[in-house]
Amino acid sequence: MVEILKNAVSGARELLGMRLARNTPQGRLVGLIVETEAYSYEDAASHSYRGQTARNSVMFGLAGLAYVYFTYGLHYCLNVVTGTTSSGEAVLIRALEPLEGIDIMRQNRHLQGASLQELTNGPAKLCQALKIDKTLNGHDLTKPPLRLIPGAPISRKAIVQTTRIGITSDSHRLWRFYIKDNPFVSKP
DNA sequence: GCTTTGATGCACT
DNA sequence: GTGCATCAAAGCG
Repeated sequence: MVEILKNAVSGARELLGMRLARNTPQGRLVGLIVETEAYSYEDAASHSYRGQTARNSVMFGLAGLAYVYFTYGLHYCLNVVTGTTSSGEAVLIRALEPLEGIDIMRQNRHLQGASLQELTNGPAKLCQALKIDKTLNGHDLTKPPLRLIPGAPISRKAIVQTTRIGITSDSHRLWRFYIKDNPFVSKP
């Protein structure tokens, strides 16, 4: 697990096709990772760019930890920390394909009649669907209640590499990856 | 202390 | 496609 997370850009590619499993009192929730973005300390768009602070300190910790942050006053986003200790790298999970516990995801999102893709096709949406919040910041993703499970690797041909979404600085970097033709990607 | 601004999502035109 | 909700950190003085 930690071996494939030794840097953010290759880690973002490797995380595609892995599953994210979340245990809740209501039941087990599983999603397939279909879209990711890489962030690193040398990247002006990254939280770690200006050094370690109280908020981003998990990014400077061990690879394989969860970095969960709160933004826009109402949203949470989930990252997987990569790199060696104190390198300040992480991969943002931007979209999932729901596999198990879909009814529970609907309840968590308060969208009873919504289409499957609306549940998890955005970084804040998937956190709401899987009940991920600040209490999971710093959590070890090899252990319950939130675990990464390696799956079949995605062939390089089926991965699209492009620019990241919603950032203003360093927007030239092609650090966003998603599975080609997957309907659960937030934006083609 | 006070101001600015988001790695966003949703309702609305 | 455009505007807004809503607040914690960062950045500055």
